[in-house]
Amino acid sequence: MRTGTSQRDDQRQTAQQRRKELLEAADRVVLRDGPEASMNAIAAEAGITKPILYRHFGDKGGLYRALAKRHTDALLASLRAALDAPADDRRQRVEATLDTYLAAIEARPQVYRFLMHPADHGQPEPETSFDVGHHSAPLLRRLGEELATVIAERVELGSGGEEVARVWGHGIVGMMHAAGDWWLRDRPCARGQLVHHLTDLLWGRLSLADDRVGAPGF
Amino acid sequence: MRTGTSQRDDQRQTAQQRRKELLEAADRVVLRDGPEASMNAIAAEAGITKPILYRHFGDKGGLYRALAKRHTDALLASLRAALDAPADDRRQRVEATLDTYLAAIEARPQVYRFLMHPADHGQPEPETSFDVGHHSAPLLRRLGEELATVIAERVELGSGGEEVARVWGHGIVGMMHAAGDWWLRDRPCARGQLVHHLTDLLWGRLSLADDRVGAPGF
DNA sequence: CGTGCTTGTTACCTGCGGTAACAGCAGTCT
DNA sequence: AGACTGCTGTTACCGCAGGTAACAAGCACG
Repeated sequence: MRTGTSQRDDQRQTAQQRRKELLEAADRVVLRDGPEASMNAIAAEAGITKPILYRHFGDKGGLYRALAKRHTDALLASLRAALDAPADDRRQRVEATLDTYLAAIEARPQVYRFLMHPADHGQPEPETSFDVGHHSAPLLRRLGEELATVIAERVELGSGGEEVARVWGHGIVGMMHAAGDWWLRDRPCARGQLVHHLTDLLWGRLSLADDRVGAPGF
Repeated sequence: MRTGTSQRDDQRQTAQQRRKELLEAADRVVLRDGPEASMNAIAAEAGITKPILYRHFGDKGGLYRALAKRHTDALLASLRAALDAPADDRRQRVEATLDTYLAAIEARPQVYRFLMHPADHGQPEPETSFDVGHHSAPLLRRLGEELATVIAERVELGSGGEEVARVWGHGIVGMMHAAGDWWLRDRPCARGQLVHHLTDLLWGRLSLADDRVGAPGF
């Protein structure tokens, strides 16, 4: 049950440190049991009982949001690094970023699953008019917005470019997400191949290809 | 509680019809309460109690899958129609299809939310080696596969074209999904604008745009 | 000393998915 | 007719989840 530290000697640590410990315990459980890990299991892993978790994080959504933020921040940092690494041209940057993302989800699929399929742990977000479909994962929204700002900063898109950049940011992130999710399950090809095909798609190869003979002009 | 038919006079209907009635009741509840509608609520709406639902659908996942199949089939049919409608060129077809999808999710956001954010109702699918992240919605997988076959059928992609088509199918569907989800919440622009920007993206405008002055070569 | 704060506990509530066991009502076979 | 089968429906329950009161111990400070 307990994982290393004994119950007595960490007693006088500050609340922040305690919170961190709890998050790490939760992390272990989520990595082992997936996103549907129960609060009881997490508390047991941390060597305590439920009410303490609730005092620290409010509710399950709070814990999971705190947990997700850590991983999201880490992933985002590595993506930013890939985007800013030295490269010859834009296409190389895009490929490097896609590859970094895919490598991350390939290396730690449990974390990926937790971030992307959170099994609905969310605050109601009362700002919305009605209950229109909330994005499955906050990570997707965040990635989309981040990419949008990067595009708006670095690509000349003329008037209304900000709007275009936002659409593209969310669109590209969604493409990456869906393709990565599918690829992670079916493993239809090597990672490099996937990156290459996706970049081809973004580079307009769909518009350049010929119709097949007998096809109704798609 | 009851919704029209009385308890006695529909007693001798066949099981198929009964199933249909139950699905329609479930539909009403899901439309009202969202994807987290409880089995109790659905049973009450149908004027019966839980065990009957379980006799008909096995478990909650079964009911939700049956429900999802109906809407998925309907959406897929309309998308196919848009894709096959008379059009001058490929770009027009793509725009029409995107617009059809967005119009559908705009018109019935509750259905959309149910299909896309099913809050984890699924069989374990034991075929997979481990428990890598399952696609959030079966609809996404299905759309991706469908689009892949359409692309493979109609676009000349050379050798290895099938693999490319599958990647593109899932990628484009993911782009559409994420952009649509974001747009449905934030409503940053008119539908036609969104369609136009996304098609521009697919048509390679990202590769053609210039770098902004001072930007590090994205 | 008592007061208050934090950390922890046990024991409980509600609501969910899911199931067993039983009741009534057709038709059907002998 | 009467027993058997099969369907529809019920009540009452189980286990488990998230979440919460109520209370107990250790430690600081006036």
